Amino acid sequence: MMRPSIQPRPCTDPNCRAQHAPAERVALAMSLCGARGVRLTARRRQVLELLWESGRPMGAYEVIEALKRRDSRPVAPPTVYRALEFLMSQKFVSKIESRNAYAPCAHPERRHGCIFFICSDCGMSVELEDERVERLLAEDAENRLGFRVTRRVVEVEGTCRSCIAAGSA
Amino acid sequence: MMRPSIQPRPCTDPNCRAQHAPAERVALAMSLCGARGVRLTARRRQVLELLWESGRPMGAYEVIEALKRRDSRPVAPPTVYRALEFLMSQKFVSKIESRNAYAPCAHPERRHGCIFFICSDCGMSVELEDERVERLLAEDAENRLGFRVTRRVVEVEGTCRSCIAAGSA
DNA sequence: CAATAAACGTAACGTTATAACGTTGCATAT
DNA sequence: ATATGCAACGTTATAACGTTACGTTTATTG
Repeated sequence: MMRPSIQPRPCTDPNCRAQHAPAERVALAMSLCGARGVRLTARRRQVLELLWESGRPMGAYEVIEALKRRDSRPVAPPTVYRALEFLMSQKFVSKIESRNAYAPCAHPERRHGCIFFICSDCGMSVELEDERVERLLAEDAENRLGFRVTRRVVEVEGTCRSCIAAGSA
Repeated sequence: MMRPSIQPRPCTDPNCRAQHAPAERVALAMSLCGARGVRLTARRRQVLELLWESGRPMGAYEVIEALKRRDSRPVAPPTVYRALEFLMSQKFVSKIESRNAYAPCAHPERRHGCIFFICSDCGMSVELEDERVERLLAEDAENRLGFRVTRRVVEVEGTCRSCIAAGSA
């Protein structure tokens, strides 16, 4: 059963994150899982919800703590790491490598390769896509190195607009 | 005492890593330290040498093991982390975030913002600079987000030329 | 040479991630 | 209804990565 080969345009809206409630995000994930023949189990859904609700990237052990509070039962690391692994495999979540933290992804339905901008002050992260960056990296890899790309990590650390405003007040 | 504001061109030679012996790299670091009024102590020099000799990124605990073998005396984590921190502050070394590993930098004398290409097969890493990528990231940060950049992490994972050749043989 | 500060050593600890193994629950086939 | 297979989950322990705290040594400088 062939999939349509339409590649939707990348999202360029920096405010995308704020535009849909966690429940909507989870509903989208749920429906994508249905289409993909994989299961968004209760645990996996809980973790995805937490990440959307948190509003900022969470460490795995933060997720563990949050789940414990919610369940009032112990939750061990492998449980959470497995859920995160699944969510990443489905592109519902990305790992922010420079922080050892996990952030939900706004557009799991499309080709994936986003850039994270992370504020050192408030911990907020914003996800953007920029096809031009992807093209350049692919070009450097292929032409200059003969390198086959399987994954890109592009993370930009700095100070976000509101922290700049707050700081210079 | 003003520094000259010349910004040398980025290095675009993917084979740069292979072109100078570790001793030369260390000598350059030594002389830069002199100019900068900081000290490349014995420990720091040992760690930098190891990284150049290794030929691939090393984890902090690999460095610890290697130093122990060389010294035949115990070397504890803080010793190595301090040396790595210093070497990173001087741009002699970069951390590869997606691997928790450390790689020596070919061009500590110039503005820094390199892209690492890391082979999942052999663990090799190659460092490139690409001003166009830096410009695009800066542009996205400023224009689209009002974000002030302090650090960039750009890491591309995949398969290097020689592993592709070896694999398809 | 004393005073100072930077670097280093050591032990303990904290954080992040995975290995190894057993259990549960559901779907299917008999 | 019983057995079988499989994916997900739980539990314990441990590996891998990184930091804190504190005391000692080593370099530099007045």
